[in-house]
Amino acid sequence: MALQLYNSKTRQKELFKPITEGHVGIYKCGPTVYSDPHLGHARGPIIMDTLKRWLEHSGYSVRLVENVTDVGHLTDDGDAGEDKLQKRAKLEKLEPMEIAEKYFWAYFDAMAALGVQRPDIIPKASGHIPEQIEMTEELIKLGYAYERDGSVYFDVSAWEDYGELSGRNPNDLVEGTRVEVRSDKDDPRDFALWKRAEPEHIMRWNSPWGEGFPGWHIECSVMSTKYLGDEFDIHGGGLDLIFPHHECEIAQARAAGKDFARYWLHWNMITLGGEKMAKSKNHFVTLEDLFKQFDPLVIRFHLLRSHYRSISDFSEESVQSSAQGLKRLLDTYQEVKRLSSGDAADSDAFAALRQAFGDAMDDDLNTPQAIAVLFDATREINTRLSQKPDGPYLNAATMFYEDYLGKIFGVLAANPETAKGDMLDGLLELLINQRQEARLKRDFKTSDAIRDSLAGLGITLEDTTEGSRWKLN
RNA sequence: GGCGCCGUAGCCAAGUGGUAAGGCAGAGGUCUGCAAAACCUCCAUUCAGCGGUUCGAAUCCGCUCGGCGCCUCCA
Repeated sequence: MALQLYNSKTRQKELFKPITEGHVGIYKCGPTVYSDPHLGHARGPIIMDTLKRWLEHSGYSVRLVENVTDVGHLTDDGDAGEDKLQKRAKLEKLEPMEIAEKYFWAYFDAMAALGVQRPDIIPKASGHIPEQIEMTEELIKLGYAYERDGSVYFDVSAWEDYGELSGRNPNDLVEGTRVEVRSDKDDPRDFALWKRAEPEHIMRWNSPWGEGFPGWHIECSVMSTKYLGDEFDIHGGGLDLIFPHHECEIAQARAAGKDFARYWLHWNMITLGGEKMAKSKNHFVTLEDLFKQFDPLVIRFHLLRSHYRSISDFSEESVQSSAQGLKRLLDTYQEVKRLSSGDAADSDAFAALRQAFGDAMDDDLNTPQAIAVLFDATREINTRLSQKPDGPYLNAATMFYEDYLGKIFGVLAANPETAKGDMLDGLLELLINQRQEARLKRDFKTSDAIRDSLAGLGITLEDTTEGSRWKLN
């Protein structure tokens, strides 16, 4: 089975075929860096990271581009509204660019903790002002945009495919659009390509229309095509970005003569108590707070346990159940790795399970289904473990986990085993031997005391018929 | 008002025409000095409700009830 992806544009699953054989270009809408990253920000990066890993595993070379918005868009789309970065800068008594820098790193540090590999290119909107001006000029030249008093707007009425992505009828939008108080627009549906900077506005650049700053949507049209080509494979974003953001992106890019993205992937929202997390409503849980309570990779695993197009409602209870499940997988991995020798592997042993895993992933990244395969495999492996399996089997099992739990899902680093050093190894061996002697003399008072003391240090001892083993909690 | 989505066991969550995956929690059992882990068994005659289509529906259609998203900035 080959990879199929649900394309928002056609509203159906489609067989994935890259434009250039063997290569895949992906653009992901990144964050506006003006406040602490929250759980909602984690889903997209994790699913795109997983997609990239799966594509690479399938033999493609992938270029993933994720933008960062740092030019200070308004809190409101009308001419009213404040620059978000500027607002935050006042609050923290910093330069707007300091705010951008601070939250840029807060975001990418959090993503790194979540096991998200760094995108191949992270273009910043502020670093692509000339390109944005250039596309805006082009759109004016082609008759798709007009200038009004230092601002430039895209003329929606001139682009007949407007609404193609979100399935909206442009005519219905006229009445539905909120009436703005002060606007230079000819039509309420029109959106800004460039905005005139009011005197108090700090983030401003020179342009053919005077000092101003770019509109929100133009940066993505410009930066995606700059690094991936006029037509590229995959464009991803949160479901809430379909309209107006992605609709406007397509309109601008295509009006400027670019074919733009082929496959549109949209991940669903993460909710809190059934309601979408939103910064503006102060209804969210920051990743920083979450990481105090859960290993970031547990969060990653938890998000992978629901399909990316489903709403995922956050609760501590459900994350806790994910943590328990992951622990079971990891425990078995540690055990097969400990016993494996590193030479030949039985390649047939996991053929069916590998096939099942791949089928699930190829079916629009059905990670919950793929994880179910991992649990099936784990039960099978644990059963074999009690029957003294041979080296090739153990090696195959180890590779199975390292491929899927490691390379694809990226949660193997949650393995406490990796944190232990040789000295700790040696010390534990010593203690276990001491305790074993006590046990042989049936001096359970001593043996239990050793075990209890270790437990107090966060080390669990487990006795088996072949001796004791230990693990870090 | 327009566009769209969802409702599956105590909780989380796949499945979208062929007779209900998986995880967590819970119950019983095996093993064990005890414990832990692991394994085995059990845990939805049923998929919000009601009708319809079909040999067959959680899956398709209609209606009803409940929840949510977008149409402002948003992952």
